Amino acid sequence: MTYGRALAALADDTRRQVFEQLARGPRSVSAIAKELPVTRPAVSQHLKVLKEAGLVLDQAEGTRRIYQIDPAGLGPLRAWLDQFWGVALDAFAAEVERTRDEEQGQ
Amino acid sequence: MTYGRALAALADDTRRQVFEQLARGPRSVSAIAKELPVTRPAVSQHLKVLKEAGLVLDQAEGTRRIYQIDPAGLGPLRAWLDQFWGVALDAFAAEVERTRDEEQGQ
DNA sequence: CAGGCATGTAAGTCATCACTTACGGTTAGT
DNA sequence: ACTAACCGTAAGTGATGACTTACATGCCTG
Repeated sequence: MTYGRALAALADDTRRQVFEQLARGPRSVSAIAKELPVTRPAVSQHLKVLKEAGLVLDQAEGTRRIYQIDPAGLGPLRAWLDQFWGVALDAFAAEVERTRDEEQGQ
Repeated sequence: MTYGRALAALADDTRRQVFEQLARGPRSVSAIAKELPVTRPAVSQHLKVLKEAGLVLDQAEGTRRIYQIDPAGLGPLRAWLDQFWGVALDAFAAEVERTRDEEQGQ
């Protein structure tokens, strides 16, 4: 049930940009903020949310704090999504079938 | 870039319950609302958001309106997620490598 | 130890949003 | 045609949340 927090975390646009930056490699808070149109404290708050969602890990390194993607974080979200993937395909197949029958009917 | 709307749509808990109901088969608005602790207009508004996110299709059927999952709706979201799946695995592998080296060092 | 740097947190503000009730429109049945 | 059922939308409200500035903390360097 942890995918709920992951979804909420990734729903915000700025937070998604933070996450995408970390996907390109570990970065410090200031480094992230430097490439975004928001202040550093805002980034800090976003990172807190991402961390609580299990999407991100942090690690102290001197005075700086290095954040990186939590490899296992996307697992539950992906699993939840895949749960509907089959359903969607079934629905698609049913739709194709229905459409075919209708065309047959004409 | 349509995965943004999909994420925002699925971030809400009630809206996710609506979506999960539709995953079990097409349903009318009232039928959905009957299984939720919110009023019918609320469900109607949620369906509007889901529809604008491309996650849901509607179809008039007499006085009722039948909603169903849009089979193609989850595609972009899944693709976006998979984009990070490889990255996460790489990060995990790098982490394992790094840990191994550290243990080697001791 | 003083100063600068990197960060987290508190407090306040403004917008967004989920929800409600009230209303209007459309369709089916009698 | 009247009535009932189903639905979407308007308007209003309360809460959540994203952002800012200001402040406090910890670490490294001279």
